[in-house]
Amino acid sequence: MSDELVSFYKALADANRLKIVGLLAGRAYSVEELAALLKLKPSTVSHHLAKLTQVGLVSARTESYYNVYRLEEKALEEKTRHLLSREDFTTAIEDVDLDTYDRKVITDYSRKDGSLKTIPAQRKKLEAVLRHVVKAFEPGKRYSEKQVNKILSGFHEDTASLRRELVGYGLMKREGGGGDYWRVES
Amino acid sequence: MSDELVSFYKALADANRLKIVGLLAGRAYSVEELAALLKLKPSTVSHHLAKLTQVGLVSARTESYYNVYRLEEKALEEKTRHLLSREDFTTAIEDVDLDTYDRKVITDYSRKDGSLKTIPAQRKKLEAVLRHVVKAFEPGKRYSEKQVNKILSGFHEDTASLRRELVGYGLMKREGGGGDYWRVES
DNA sequence: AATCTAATTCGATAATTATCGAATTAGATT
DNA sequence: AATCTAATTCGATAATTATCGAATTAGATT
Repeated sequence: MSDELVSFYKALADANRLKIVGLLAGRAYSVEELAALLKLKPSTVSHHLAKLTQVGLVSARTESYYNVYRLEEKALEEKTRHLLSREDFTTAIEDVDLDTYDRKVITDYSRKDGSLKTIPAQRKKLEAVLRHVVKAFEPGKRYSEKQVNKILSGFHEDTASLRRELVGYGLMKREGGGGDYWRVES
Repeated sequence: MSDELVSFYKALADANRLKIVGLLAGRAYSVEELAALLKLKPSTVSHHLAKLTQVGLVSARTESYYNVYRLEEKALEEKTRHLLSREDFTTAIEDVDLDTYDRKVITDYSRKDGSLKTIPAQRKKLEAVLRHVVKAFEPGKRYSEKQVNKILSGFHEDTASLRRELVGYGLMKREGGGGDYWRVES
C-alpha cells in the first residue's frame, strides 16, 4: 500500500508542524528557536522535525552547537506536482480494487438472501457471478452431483445451467463421465 | 490560524480515507459498498465520509435506500493548485511570526548570559534590541537614573547610550529635567 | 582532557481519534 | 399506516500520537 503517501499527509496533519514548515519557508531555524517560537519544548520540536525529515520535507545541517533545519525546496516542488493527482490516489487502492467489478456485478444480481435474481447473459458479468458462486465450495473437497445441486439451489433454481457454466469456465472439474465434482484452485 | 488547512491534511492523513478517495475517483459508491470493499463497518465508513465531506472533498446524494457518495472534482482541482503553495504555509504562521524578526536580531546580538555583543548601528535592528531591553523594566514602576543604569549595565557597558536611545525611541520617558524614568506602555 | 550546550532519545502520560455495536433516524416500499 | 433498509449518531474502547521531563548523546569550546 502507499504507506509513503499516508505518511506524507500525516506529516502535515498537525498545526505545529505546518507552522514549522511555514517558518522554514522564510529562513532556516535551530530547534531551540523553533521551540521558542511555537512555545513548545525542544524535545517536542525534535519529534515533529523527525516526522518532517522522514518524508523529506526538511533537512538538518549541524552548525556549531546548533542543528539548523531548512526546508527541502525540491522535495516540496516535486510533491506539489504529484500530490492529489489521480495517480497517487489509484496507488492508494492497489490492495482493494482487485475485485471491485465483481462485487458490483454480484450485488447487482444478488438478493438480500444471497440468491441470484437472474443468471447474467453477458460473458463478463457471468464470469464475475460464477467466481462468486464457486466460493460456496470448499477447495479440495469432492462433491456428488446431488450435493452440488443442493448448494447451487441456494443461488438459483436452474442448477443445471450453473453447474454447466462452472465447469465450462474451468472453475470446477468433474471426474470422468459421472464422477464427483471439485473446485479448481485459482 | 489556518484551521481549515490542518483539517484538510488531517482528512487525508488516514489510509482508509485515502482509499475511499481513490475508489470514488473511479465511480460513486454507497456507504455499504465502501464498507464491504474496505472491510470496515458502515458506521466507521460514515465517520470517515463525514470528515471528507467536512473539507468538501466528497458529497452525498440520496438514492432510494442508499446514500451515494461521489468525489468533488472541482474542490479537488482547486485544492491541488493551492496546496503546498507558499501562501498556504504563510497563513499557518499568522499567529506566530509577529516578532520573528525581533527574535532573530536579539539572538544575533545577544550572548548566552543575555548581554549584548554590541549596540546595533542600523535603525531597524536597534529598535528590535531596544524593544527587548525595555522589557527588563516593570511597566508603571518608576526608576532613578542610578537604578536604570544598574539594569542597563546587564546588557551593555555603555549605559548612557542605551538610556538615551530608549528615551529617543519613546520606549521610556523621563520626568522633567533630572526626574525619574518609567517604561512607556506599548 | 574536561566541560558546556543543544539536540535527541526514552518512558510516561494526556489527548486525539479510528473502530465497533447498539440505538436512532430518514426514506422508500408494501 | 406499517414495515423495511441503509445511514447516521452515540457511547465505549482500543490504538495512535503529541507533549513533557529526565537521561543520554554528539560536538564544540575551554
